[in-house]
Amino acid sequence: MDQNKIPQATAKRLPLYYRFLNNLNQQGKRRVSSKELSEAVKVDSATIRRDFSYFGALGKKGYGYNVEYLLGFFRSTLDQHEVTEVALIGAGNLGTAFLKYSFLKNNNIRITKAFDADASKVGKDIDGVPIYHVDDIEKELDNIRVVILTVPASEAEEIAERLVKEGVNGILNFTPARITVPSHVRVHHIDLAVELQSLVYFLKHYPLEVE
Amino acid sequence: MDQNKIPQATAKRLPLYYRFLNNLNQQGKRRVSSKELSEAVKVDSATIRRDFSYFGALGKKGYGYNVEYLLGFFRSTLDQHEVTEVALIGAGNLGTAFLKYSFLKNNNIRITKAFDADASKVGKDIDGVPIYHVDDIEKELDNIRVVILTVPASEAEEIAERLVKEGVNGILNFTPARITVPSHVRVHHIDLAVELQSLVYFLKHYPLEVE
DNA sequence: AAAAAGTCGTGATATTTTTCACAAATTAAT
DNA sequence: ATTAATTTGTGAAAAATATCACGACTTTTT
Repeated sequence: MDQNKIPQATAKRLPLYYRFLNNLNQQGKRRVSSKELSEAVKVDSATIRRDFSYFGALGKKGYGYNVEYLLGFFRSTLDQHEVTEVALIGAGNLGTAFLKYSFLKNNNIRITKAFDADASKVGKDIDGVPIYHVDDIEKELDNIRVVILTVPASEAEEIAERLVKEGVNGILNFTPARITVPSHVRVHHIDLAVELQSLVYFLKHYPLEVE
Repeated sequence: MDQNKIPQATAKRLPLYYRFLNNLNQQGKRRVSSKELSEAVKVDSATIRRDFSYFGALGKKGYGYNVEYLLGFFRSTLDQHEVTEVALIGAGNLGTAFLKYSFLKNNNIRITKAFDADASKVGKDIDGVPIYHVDDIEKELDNIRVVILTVPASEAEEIAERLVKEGVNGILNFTPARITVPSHVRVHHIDLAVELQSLVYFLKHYPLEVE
């Protein structure tokens, strides 16, 4: 694999940079400075330059960055040349939102299979993604290593265990349950209620200056 | 307001602790240690003790924490005694998922109004939440200060501006657009595509040890 | 009653992340 | 050509966050 030198905080921002560079490129822009980028993605310009510097000297002093070059660089860094297949577990409201959400733009990740416990959904498809029964995870998951988990919290743990047994090593967990997995499996939690609640907390306790 | 001493990282974890304490309390548990808590919420136990210590000495050496006491403490710290009203802008797939998602449990945040640009949705309601037309934001938003933004990216900036004019100071932004707001407005971004892409990046570049 | 086990709160330390600030290089303007 | 304006890349400093490790105190066991 790559050099482990890239800080996690930086790695998390890469997709953001990548998407914005794509936009610029589509608009026909040829060059961009860390300052412009900063205003667009709301990340301090020094942080952006630092982030880029982990990959070497990608810019030119007094000029900025060549959009096309930078884009190409990030495309390969983010492995955008190959498609990553992802499965969705739980085609409820949130799951369906994912299926209809077009990740396709600027991005080579595809949800290719969905699973649900509701027999009436099985056999159908949502936006071209076929729905299987959760009981058939073992049969149908194939080589998929990354899943989006949008099942009820009560099911999360048990399903996660089964997924891990099938070789899944990345889980984007939207359930409030904090699942327990072996250390070679990476789980990213997105907890909608927590996000909303912490936003409210910040508003009440960290008054922002009114400029 | 409160003491600004509480680190942001701590503040972000408070809702998580709160929810888990609620669970424990409902199960009838009387005491809990930082170690148990740690295993449940997947946060290092020293970090938990440190987090709690910002609020004073809430526990007892050799014993742990009294669940009911701690829960009560966090309830008031998180202002759970008063209801916070929130509006949802954009009742598409993702927005609808929010409306049907029960935040209600363990939490005093309520989505009381929704807005959408689709005239055919206006006047109806989803799970009891009435839907207004986005053109009527100015008329119907009332005193709501926090919104969940689930509109198409292209609309985000313009709608955000209007919301801010109406007094909104907290936005949970689910669009990929990085919106520009005055400094007294707090925006939390949740970027689903970025989350998924960065998970994939981590998997490919940061192999976890197979214990 | 004494010993053993458990657990907090926190000083100190380590790690991670962000930001400052400026020399060096490039481009643009005069 | 010269001067002025930009802008990178990065050493150094600052800020934020996480973790270690242990004294002090409580509970549990013997």
